[in-house]
Amino acid sequence: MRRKPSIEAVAAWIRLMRVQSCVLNTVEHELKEAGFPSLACYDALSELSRAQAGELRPVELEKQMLLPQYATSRLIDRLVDEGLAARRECKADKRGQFVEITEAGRDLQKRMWQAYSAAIEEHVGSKLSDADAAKLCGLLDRLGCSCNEAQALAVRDGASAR
Amino acid sequence: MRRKPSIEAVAAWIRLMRVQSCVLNTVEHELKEAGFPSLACYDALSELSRAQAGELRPVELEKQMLLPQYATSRLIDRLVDEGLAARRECKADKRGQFVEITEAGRDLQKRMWQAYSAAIEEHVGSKLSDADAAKLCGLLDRLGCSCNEAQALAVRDGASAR
DNA sequence: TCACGATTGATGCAGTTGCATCGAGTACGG
DNA sequence: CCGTACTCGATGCAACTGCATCAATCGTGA
Repeated sequence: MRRKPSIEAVAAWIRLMRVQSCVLNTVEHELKEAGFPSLACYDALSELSRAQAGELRPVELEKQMLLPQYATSRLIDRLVDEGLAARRECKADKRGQFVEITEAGRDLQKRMWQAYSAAIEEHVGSKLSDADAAKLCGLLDRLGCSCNEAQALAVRDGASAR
Repeated sequence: MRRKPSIEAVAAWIRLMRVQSCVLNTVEHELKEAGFPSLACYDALSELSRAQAGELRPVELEKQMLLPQYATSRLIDRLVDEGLAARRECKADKRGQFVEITEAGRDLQKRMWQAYSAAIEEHVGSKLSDADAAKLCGLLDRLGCSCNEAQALAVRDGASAR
């Protein structure tokens, strides 16, 4: 262990950091331009609308989104403030709650996907063939695994997906 | 235009976002554990130490690091507060200044590289062959689009960006 | 040489994030 | 039933970020 990384590994690291932040910034900016809230907000709405009954425990949302607990708590605050979701009592566990997406939330999620998917197509899809995109997926997945485990455990204090 | 992205493109996008943030968090966390400042700080020191005379105009640093102007200004504040860099008058242009890395800054940059490169090796290098790392680079570069210019040089010894 | 637009860098403000910790509730062994 | 350890979610605080705007200086064209 403690070996030195190869030139190729360092180059891949740098690209991964720079390209991701560049593309993410661009996409987030386009969404903001169009008057939409942040991607984190979209992701949460998307998870909620995918869940049966349109509701999830915050702790589930946290796991899905790979966010630290406090970030989830505050994200839900914002969704509720905006009328995109509502907190529901959880009768089975009085510590907890359910977060339920509202109609406005479902509607926003659908409208955001129009802009979001267009941005993905513009900044990713149009630049790679499907085969290359799949190849990129495969390579990235090989980096992802170890920290998914570390993350599954460490999420509660401090790891974040964004 | 405004076409829908393929499944593969969306999958690549999601991987890019998740894997990057996951690996970045892990690496940043390891550096912090070891008592080091943030990667942004490392990157700035790295750029400065690479510059001739160990000094740069803030506006140059900004371009190298792809940071907004105010972020650079504040990053320099922090470096100066920590004694890692010093502001120098720029006689040729009195609006401007030079930022010069100090001995402490050079020393920290070298010590951080030990930990940083080990983390890159652990989380990237050891998971991909050099050929695969190069392939990943190539695919990412095709997404890198407009933000690529500044990055071309940076492979030398461990620059990155957020 | 002077007026005006552009460049350089700093900063006030509001919003967000990370960290630590808290209070409430649950689960479980005895 | 109780005590202890754990899970769930919220929050105070400090740091950091994005945005808008500022003052100072520069450079250019008339």
